[in-house]
Amino acid sequence: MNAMAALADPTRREIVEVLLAAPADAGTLAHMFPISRPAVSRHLRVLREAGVVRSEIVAQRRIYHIESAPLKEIDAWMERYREFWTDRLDRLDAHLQKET
Amino acid sequence: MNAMAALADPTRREIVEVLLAAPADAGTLAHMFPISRPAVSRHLRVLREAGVVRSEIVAQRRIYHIESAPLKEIDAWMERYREFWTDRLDRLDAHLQKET
DNA sequence: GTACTATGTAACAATATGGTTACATACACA
DNA sequence: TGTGTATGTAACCATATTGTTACATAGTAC
Repeated sequence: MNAMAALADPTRREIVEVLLAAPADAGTLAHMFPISRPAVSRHLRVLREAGVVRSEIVAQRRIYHIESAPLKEIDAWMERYREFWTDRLDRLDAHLQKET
Repeated sequence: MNAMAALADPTRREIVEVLLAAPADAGTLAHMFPISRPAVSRHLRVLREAGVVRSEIVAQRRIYHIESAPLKEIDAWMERYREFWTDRLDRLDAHLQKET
């Protein structure tokens, strides 16, 4: 659940959104943000260490990809309590679908 | 999406789990954790300011409750990308249920 | 009013976070 | 081999976070 801390930062959340659309190399990611390249590099490291992304080396480039497991883990945490914030109609619906 | 930062801390996540089971007053919450009462009080403040919890005053007690909106917001963020980490079988299942 | 209870805040210290610039490393290619 | 390109790391700084203890505030109850 370390991934939650990784996603607490808005820049890192944006990086994840970009990578969910398509893999990208560090340089491309870097110039999408108004901070220095090393700053982005470190955000990538935090994401990497949390297991949220993985990098693949292609020549001098590092192509970053999303790793789904940690996102799944957060999703599973939410899942346990989802019924709490889902309103009754939605819950009924979910129940009926489970019955099908 | 400030709620994500609030939930980044493991103690606060535990507090949320406790409150999802049932509302509780500050003192009760405080002695569930191995840190001082003021430390818990401040965690509650962070959760309050992120809108994750709300407190109701009853005599000298503050009863804390979960506020569902911020959790819903995180859930919605996940929702946008859920299909990415859901395996194909699950996706097919979801699709068929939607058709029903 | 006084004493007790519950809780938030202030002040402080230690550590973590997120940014910067300068530097190191490694591959590509003429 | 030498030069340019891509990227991570080191050193540093400012600010935020999280804990502590001491104190303030507010309600209860005799």
